[in-house]
Amino acid sequence: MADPRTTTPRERYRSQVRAEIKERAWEQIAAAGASALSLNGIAKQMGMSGPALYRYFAGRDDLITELVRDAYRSLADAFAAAARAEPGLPGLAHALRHWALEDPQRYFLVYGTPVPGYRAPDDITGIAREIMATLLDACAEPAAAAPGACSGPAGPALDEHLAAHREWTGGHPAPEAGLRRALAVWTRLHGVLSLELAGHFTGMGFDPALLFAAELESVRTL
Amino acid sequence: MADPRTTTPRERYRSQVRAEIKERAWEQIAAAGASALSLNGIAKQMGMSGPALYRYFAGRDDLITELVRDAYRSLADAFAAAARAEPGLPGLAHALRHWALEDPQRYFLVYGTPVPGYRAPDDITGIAREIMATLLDACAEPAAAAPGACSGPAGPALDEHLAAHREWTGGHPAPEAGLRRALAVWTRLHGVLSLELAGHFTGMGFDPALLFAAELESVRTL
DNA sequence: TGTACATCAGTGAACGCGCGTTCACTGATGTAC
DNA sequence: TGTACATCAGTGAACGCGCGTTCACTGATGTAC
Repeated sequence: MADPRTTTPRERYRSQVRAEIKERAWEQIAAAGASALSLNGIAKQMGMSGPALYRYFAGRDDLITELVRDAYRSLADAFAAAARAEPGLPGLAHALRHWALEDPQRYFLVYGTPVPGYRAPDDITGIAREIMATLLDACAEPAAAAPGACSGPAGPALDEHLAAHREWTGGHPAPEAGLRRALAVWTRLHGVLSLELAGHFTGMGFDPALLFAAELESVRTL
Repeated sequence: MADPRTTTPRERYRSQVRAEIKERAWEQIAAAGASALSLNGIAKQMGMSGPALYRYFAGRDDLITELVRDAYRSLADAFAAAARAEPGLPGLAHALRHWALEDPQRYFLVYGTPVPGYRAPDDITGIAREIMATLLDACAEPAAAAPGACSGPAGPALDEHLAAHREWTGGHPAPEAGLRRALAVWTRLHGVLSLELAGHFTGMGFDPALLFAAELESVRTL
């Protein structure tokens, strides 16, 4: 039984190669999208033969799943760090935007076009819930003082519906209005970010960052 | 020179086969995503040999580009029809939602994860502008009566910025607030729709339609 | 310290596959006189 | 109406490619006595 505190040279080497494989994989994804990822291509880039990668991953699907997991994990960590450094919605929003711009294809691996048959492993949905919990924390504070007329009839109707379907929060103590705010900030920021990253604003002339900021602020009065 | 009013049997047959090729292509995309689209696969489904398709399309890329064009075209048509039948934002919003749910992969072909190097032909961006124009028409009407305090400092700041960058509207006479509303409704509805279609709400229990409705309504007071 | 053995990273050959695409050709359909 | 020709849809063979994956094997690294 190996001492869990020490790592053997072999273990260190192993995890180092694993890390490089993933790095090359991200490069490929950034260059041509996730569907173009190829084990042989990665091996060639690393100066190895293709089959060598099977020492590190069970196969292509296994590698992709791990990349997806890492992507979720890194967003969850970025969120947690942001919540620690600057509690509140704006901090999270800017962390999200930074994380997205840092690697657009990583963002799309999480929130982009799904492959019709694919279902993520359960531990990944667990990380997704973790991300959602951080968001809910930031949305638990009451909304900024604002005229009640700001939310129309759909607001209370949605609140009622959400009150009846809040299992997904995993027992989070946020009030109904908090759930609504969390969903709104999630969908609104994703709306701006995904269109921006997909290039739908290029050539339109305006600065997407200002649109992002406005959408972030729009949720203050919810 | 052929009489442009009549179509020969050959022309009719030709466009019929072209249509069936596209139909099978959409089926493949719906089943496994756009990246899995294969000419040989389509040919096999139609009981033809692979090379036969080259009578109808210059190659795989040509076919995909045409599918993208058709997708944009059908959304533009759906928008135009909706604007005629029921002028105003709610009509457009429901047309968008219906169009998206009708064929999620078609929606993703337009608004989903982009392939890093790909650039759509100019005529497609023309259709995109057409869609935007219809949206701007519906956003030109003044916002519903609402307390002015609803929009924070980011609102006017964005208005100012948009006033300076409105070339993308193609000379549309909408006021600055209209541009802001159009962008907000676009990004907000896309935010809900894309997350819904990608399955990020499945298992959360609530009804995405209510969230969509609330987001649509949120823009009334912008 | 030295020897015998076990572990394991990486190789090279091979398998089977499906892909996009080209080419010369067949046979049916349409056209012109 | 009949014949000669042009058009063109579709075929089958072939090319070259890269893919994921398996398998038996080599050689280096680590372990036990």
